Amino acid sequence: MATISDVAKKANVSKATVSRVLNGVPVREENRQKVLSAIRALDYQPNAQARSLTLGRTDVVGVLVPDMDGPFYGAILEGCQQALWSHGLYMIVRSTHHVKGSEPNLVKLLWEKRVDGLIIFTPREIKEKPMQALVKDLVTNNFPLVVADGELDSLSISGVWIDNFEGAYKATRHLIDLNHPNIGILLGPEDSPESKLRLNGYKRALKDHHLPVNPNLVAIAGDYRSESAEKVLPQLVKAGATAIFACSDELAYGVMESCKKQGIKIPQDLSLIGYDDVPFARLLTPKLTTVAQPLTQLGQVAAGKIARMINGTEREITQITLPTKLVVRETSSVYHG
Amino acid sequence: MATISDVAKKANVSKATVSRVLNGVPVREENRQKVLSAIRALDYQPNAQARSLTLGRTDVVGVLVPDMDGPFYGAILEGCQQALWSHGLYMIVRSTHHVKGSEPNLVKLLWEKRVDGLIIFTPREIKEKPMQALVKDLVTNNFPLVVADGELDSLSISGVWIDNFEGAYKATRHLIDLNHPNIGILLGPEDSPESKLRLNGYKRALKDHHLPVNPNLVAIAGDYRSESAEKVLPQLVKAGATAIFACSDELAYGVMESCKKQGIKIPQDLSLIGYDDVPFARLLTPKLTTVAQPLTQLGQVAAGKIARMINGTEREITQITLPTKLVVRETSSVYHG
DNA sequence: CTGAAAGCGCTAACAG
DNA sequence: CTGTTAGCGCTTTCAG
Repeated sequence: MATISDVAKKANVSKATVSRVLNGVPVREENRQKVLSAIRALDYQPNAQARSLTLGRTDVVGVLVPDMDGPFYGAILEGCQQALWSHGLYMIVRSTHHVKGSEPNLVKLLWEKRVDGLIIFTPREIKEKPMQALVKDLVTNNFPLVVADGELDSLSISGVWIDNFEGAYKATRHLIDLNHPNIGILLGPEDSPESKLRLNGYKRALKDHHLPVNPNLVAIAGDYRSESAEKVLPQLVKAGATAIFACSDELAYGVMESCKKQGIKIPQDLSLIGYDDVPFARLLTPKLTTVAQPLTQLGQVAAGKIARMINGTEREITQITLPTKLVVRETSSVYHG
Repeated sequence: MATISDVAKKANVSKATVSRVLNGVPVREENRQKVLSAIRALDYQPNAQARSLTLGRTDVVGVLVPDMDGPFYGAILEGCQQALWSHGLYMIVRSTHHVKGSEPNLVKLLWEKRVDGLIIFTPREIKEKPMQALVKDLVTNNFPLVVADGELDSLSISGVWIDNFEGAYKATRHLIDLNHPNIGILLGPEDSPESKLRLNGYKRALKDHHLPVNPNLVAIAGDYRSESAEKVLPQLVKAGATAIFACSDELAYGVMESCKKQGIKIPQDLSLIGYDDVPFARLLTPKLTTVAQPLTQLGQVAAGKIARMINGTEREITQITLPTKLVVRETSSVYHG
């Protein structure tokens, strides 16, 4: 592996001169050419490690996600990747594999790897004690950090979210526009921040359109699995729901399955809207109306922010909320008294 | 940011001693403790860049994939990640975003980043000229390289594949076991290596069971999109297919949609088997019988191999083929004359 | 515009 | 067991 000294020797100039042409600093054209051809002849490639050591930066950002399979983080990472690369940055990815409490350690390791910045995509863990401490530490050292989709409480960190309130509001309003009198909501985890926000969006849409909020029409599945939906669906049916807003496509799928068994026709007897717009949503029969989350964009925005923090273009702490998109397909239709 | 010198000063020892306790080299217990507490007091973290520079390794491996959204590479990357991490290695990921001809450049950049090894997951591009040259170059410099799922021709590179021949054989035999006399195959891209292998597996299964290979029962969709399946399905139907082996779940989905429109009942009138076992396969109605590819395992095996090449445990070039798994669900059933 | 020299933080001989 | 020293490959003053 050729080094800068080899090139210098071959071109009969000093290392400094080689370094200059490498970095676009003006050099006499004649020398420039000599250096260039020496580089080619030796197939020289700068050593990024040495460069990092002197420059004090690595051009790498660390990204922490809970998983990479599944329908979410792949798209998010793809977005990150694109944005980072357009800024000349590389991406080291670590998945926690949903292991509770692993984050602080991983962040530390990433940080030891001297990444120039960190994007954390592990919403659940971010509010745990050790994580908070670590994050506070990073922030006070004003280390470039972006937290995506996490609960930040009072911490002043740059963050990016997809707007859960707005998504739920949109879904509910769609059903209201379709004339539905009894709109139920099927929530995932009971106490998660996104559940709260979505419930609020749902309630707000109802109120804004002068519809009552019926507590019997609020059901909690406990998680996002389709099986859980099947368990609580009866509650909603009993309460007379004419339409259901399920907080994930998985849940919506559970509703569809359950309805099929009970002979409830969707959308004739019951309108249904999901959340996420995962790939299978458009493949279900009937095709699922749902709320699409801009996952790739989430990644891009987070990465763009970190890039600007790193190159010093932007030092302020910003908190950005991204809008969702309603995707109307076949499971939602007009209610006929 | 504290350095090793700071620690040395604080502990009244030399940098070398600090380095020793850091690396587990025996040191007088008293000194060890002094160093340890100095480290704690200063919140010292070793600088990985400096370490890399002296050691000549980075503990990072580069991974090149065509995309990260989609149902495949996320799972593969998760597998890589896990295996890599268990060897103390980090993972830099680059997605080509399916841009043709971008690989050589990306590999070069990754390599300049001085990764200790490289895993390439871009099957299509691997046989292009510039890529071949680059790969050959890496191999002759015996740089740790693993190519996954790619066509290697005569190159002697370590590779990992999922067994396309065997997968197709399994699928076809399943249909044969179900007593089907006329089994059609719906291929994706015409000339891709995996299409050829799957076609061979299909033919072989037929021959092994003394069934004729009817060319009219071999259809080519041209790609893996469901729309393409709908176009060529008539050919298969006309040829009297009683069962179809579609080479992707997408294609199978297209067949299902098309059949629905034409009143062909699956599996009563036509048995169907897909390939991939993407998440939506089990959500279709009826649930799709399919061939599952061990994606996570593919990642793990590739990463494990690279790790062993890096740490010198294993220098040989190996080429590993992973078996698929038949997942029988509801779209395949016994043929009744 | 160019070269010499120092230094980024760490490890690895080499003496002691 | 420990300290001194050199050096990994690069950038950056500082003179010239």
